[in-house]
Amino acid sequence: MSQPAITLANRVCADIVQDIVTGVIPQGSKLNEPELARVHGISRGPLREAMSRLEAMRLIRRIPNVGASVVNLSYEELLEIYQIREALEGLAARLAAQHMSSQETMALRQLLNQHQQHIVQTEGQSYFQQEGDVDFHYRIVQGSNNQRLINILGGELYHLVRMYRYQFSLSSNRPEQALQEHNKICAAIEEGDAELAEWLMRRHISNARRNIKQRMQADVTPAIDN
Amino acid sequence: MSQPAITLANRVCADIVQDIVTGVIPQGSKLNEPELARVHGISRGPLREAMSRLEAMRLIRRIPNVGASVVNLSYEELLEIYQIREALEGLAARLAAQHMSSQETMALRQLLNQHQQHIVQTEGQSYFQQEGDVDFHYRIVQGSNNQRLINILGGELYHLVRMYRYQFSLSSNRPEQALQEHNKICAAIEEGDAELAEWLMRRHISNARRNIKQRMQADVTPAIDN
DNA sequence: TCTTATATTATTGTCGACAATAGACCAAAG
DNA sequence: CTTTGGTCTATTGTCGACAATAATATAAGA
Repeated sequence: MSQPAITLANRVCADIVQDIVTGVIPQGSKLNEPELARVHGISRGPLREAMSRLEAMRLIRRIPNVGASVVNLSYEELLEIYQIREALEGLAARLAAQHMSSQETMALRQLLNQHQQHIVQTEGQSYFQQEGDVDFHYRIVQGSNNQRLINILGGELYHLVRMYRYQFSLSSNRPEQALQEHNKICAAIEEGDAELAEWLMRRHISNARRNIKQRMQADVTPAIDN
Repeated sequence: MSQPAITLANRVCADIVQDIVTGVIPQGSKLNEPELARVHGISRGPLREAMSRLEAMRLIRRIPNVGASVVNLSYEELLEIYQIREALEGLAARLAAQHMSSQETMALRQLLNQHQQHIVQTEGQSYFQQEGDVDFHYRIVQGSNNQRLINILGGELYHLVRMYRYQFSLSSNRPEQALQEHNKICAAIEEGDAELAEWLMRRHISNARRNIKQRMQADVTPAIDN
């Protein structure tokens, strides 16, 4: 059994994604190909391939004969992303309610219980710092059983949301309420109530979006609720 | 005034997209890099860059150390795409109703009038063969004013839908009805009724999806209605 | 001093060659 | 005859060098 044949471009791409998301490579900064290649110990060939993927993820922008720069995050674009998430994750919740197995729903419920404990332990300080598998939204998307939906949400949108969380220090200012919303969504999925699951998820993300908008207008670091 | 600096990878990418969409390069066929490069008169470097973009568009699949193949279209994936389109184009219609200028709505109305004439002339034979700018859905997406939505629908989903139209010979079996639905959506946008525009668009695409599903189960070439 | 044209330099785009991997082919053993 | 093992070839991954473009610096003219 061979492992998934990791290529240089693959590895370096993942590394750079991490650096961009966490701000090691700052927003708007220009990417110098020879230097980046040297730093990662590869040649420009695979590096350019990695950069193509970064471009597909919308983490960098390329201009022919000029170069590539890390995207500049703005609240306007964040709101755009949340509009799309509302539509797509609503769909994902509906499909998850139809397709998720009892095993998967049990694991989801267990995840929320862990979140509950975490809130109690930290007294509501740091909910929603998790990523990847442990993320509530991520699991629901995975449970949608729509591969293309998984690709869109897990590919180009997921890393951008991560990037906003890191660099704008987005964290929930109402963890208990957010967790309650998660619980309701989970319950709807457990009961197989697709319509309700979609509606709850849409409202959940819409709430987060309004929250961001308000704080944006107040010129304060906004909170994120999911 | 210099033109947008077209690069070799850019040009060849567009060429290959066209070949894949129209079936010149058949589904599932493997892409041989040296041969493709020779055919297009470039080296493997820019070719691989072009292939990265094709992969981002989901027109080809790549396996490390094995190679790239054109995707195999299936009705299941087509239905997946329509689920996503229902959600995203519904959103696009809502936003278009909020943001499109009177100039844009007038152009949209004019487009539908042209379609009407075309149906009369061809006696309903060949509506919905247009592409790009002349496409009703395309314009609404453009009018959404959400750049990321435009990228998703216009990037990875648009070409796939084109591909299905070509290769499955998808064309409407009810052009008049589809045009009526387009007219209603256009009217809602003209009136700025965002909720209605979204609802109509979702129903429109949902109808098309049901149509495909029925014909799929009947094991007949399905029709497409948008 | 400001503007404009020119030259220089740094960076990207492109190419051909080499290395590494996977699949095909063939042979030998059971 | 089937299966297993190895070899061989075709294809992909990677690299370094060259060409072309854009940004910068410089110098000349108004």
